[in-house]
Amino acid sequence: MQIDTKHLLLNISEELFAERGFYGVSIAAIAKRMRFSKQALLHHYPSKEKLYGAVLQRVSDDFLEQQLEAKQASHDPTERLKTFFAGLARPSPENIQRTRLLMRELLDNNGRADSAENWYLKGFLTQLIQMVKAVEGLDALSDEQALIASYQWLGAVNYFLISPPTLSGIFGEAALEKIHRDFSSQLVALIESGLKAHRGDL
Amino acid sequence: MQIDTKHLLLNISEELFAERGFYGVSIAAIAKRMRFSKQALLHHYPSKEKLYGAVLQRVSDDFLEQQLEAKQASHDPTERLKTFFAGLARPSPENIQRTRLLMRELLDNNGRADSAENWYLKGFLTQLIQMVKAVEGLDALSDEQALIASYQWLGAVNYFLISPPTLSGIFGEAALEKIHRDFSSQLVALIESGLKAHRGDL
DNA sequence: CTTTTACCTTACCATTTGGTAAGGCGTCGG
DNA sequence: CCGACGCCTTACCAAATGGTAAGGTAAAAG
Repeated sequence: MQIDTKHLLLNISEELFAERGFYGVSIAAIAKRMRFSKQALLHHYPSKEKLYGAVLQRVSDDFLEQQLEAKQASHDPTERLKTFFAGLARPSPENIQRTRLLMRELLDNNGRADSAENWYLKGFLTQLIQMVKAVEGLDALSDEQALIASYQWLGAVNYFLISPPTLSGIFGEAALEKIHRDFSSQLVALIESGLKAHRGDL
Repeated sequence: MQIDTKHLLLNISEELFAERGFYGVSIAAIAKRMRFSKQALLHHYPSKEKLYGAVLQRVSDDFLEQQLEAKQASHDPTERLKTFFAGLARPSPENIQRTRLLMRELLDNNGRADSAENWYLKGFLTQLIQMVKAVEGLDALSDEQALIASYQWLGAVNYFLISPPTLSGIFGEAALEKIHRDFSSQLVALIESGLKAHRGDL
């Protein structure tokens, strides 16, 4: 497959799957956006599931790469965590799209047994646990405790990223802008106080 | 409509919509579970959208009632917040189901313009803002700041509630049990440190 | 006794779904 | 020159989708 065709196909699929979910998108709709026939799509990926899997795989790969970059960017583990999460929380279109996609996957892979065996987030989460335990004073945390901490931050970030349509609907566009301005600083505060609390525990 | 028929229909619809999402459930599937024909369902609710809306409406009503109960249960605003969120985070089947449903709604009501005008969570969120600002020392917080704080906790809770299938898949059933045991205490700690940090800000 | 109303049925409909079959066309290696 | 292969097409399919039409039955209302 031509490399730019592949990229375009994955881009468009990611966009549509993120927006409407696996069941909400037809392969015909994706093919139409690609300006070729449904069967051309099925030539590249033999089934809808396979295409969806490829989209998730790419996201997973990119996430791991981002973590690697974060690791190289700073030597202080606390700083590293803060900038990493700040990066995740930046409400850019790409971040929002991928958050929506992964949130849907979290909700769906209960039922769709076909894809339930592929745990695309495994590497990402285990890396995250290491990042938390690398903070000085927290190396004695259990994996589970470190995961819970990461998960609270992830939850705060991801829930925030999928909410703008609803929040602007309820509180208006102006309030939403204020919220965006304040969120990132409050996120950093959240992480700091979380780390401090854990250091107190041990 | 018979009152118990109505309840049963909403129960089953809620379960299926939560599990597979709006597009993932057909009205025929719901009717089958009700042991009557698809057209009997369309007699009660003239369209799939209307049925879905009724399900969301009931959840919204129940949430407001829960908040009312929390208000009466304790006089100390801080205690109130903590027990309220602890209640939300309890991983009971009902809590998990409704969290999944509302998370999907958050993701979907972008595109499905028909239901986009109904903001079922409005009352819930404004109540939550009031609950935060009722804490002594936090009455000077802006609505937006209080919302962000609530939203961080909500995000942590809800993200956690939809994750068990994925987490047990990645880390195993045993690790998941440990995580469940630790989560609620770490949630209370999160809320406490959040409140403290905000008091420091003002 | 008759009419309405609530609740359900079977038939039917056009459209969309994911996927198969078969073939056309250009390019590249032998 | 020729077959193989990558990339695309139209034609077709059975099954499922949300929804309409028309009618039946029983109980309540006039």
